[in-house]
Amino acid sequence: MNQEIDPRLTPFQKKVYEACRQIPKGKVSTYGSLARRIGCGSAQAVGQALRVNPFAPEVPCHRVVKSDGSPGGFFGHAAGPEVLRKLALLKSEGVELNSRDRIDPGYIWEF
DNA sequence: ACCGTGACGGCGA
DNA sequence: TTCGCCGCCACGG
Repeated sequence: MNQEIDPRLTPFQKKVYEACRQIPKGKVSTYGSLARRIGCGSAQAVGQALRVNPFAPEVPCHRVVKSDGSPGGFFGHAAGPEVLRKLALLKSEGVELNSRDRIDPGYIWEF
């Protein structure tokens, strides 16, 4: 949790992790929403920060999904077994996928 | 300083 | 609805 002692963390990453931390259990947010929250014009850039999140699942980056409801990646992987673990984590928190492997909009938490 | 890359997003076809 | 293209921007080589 002591992010300030790690000089490898950029100020941008700290902002992302800080905002991400506020997403409550049982809810999710999106890369784009998170980006706007911290005043960044690129959801992709947020993804890049979460991609190397050293504080998972303390910083709940598994609660950040794509705007179309598809899961997004996890632990550096855009697809594959890592993503399955992301889904398992979400499920354990009460977030389920619909019949088309999308997360229902109702789970999205607004800052 | 330049350039390719990527856990994204929106829009048109 | 799905697919491709392009714009986005932080980072590392």
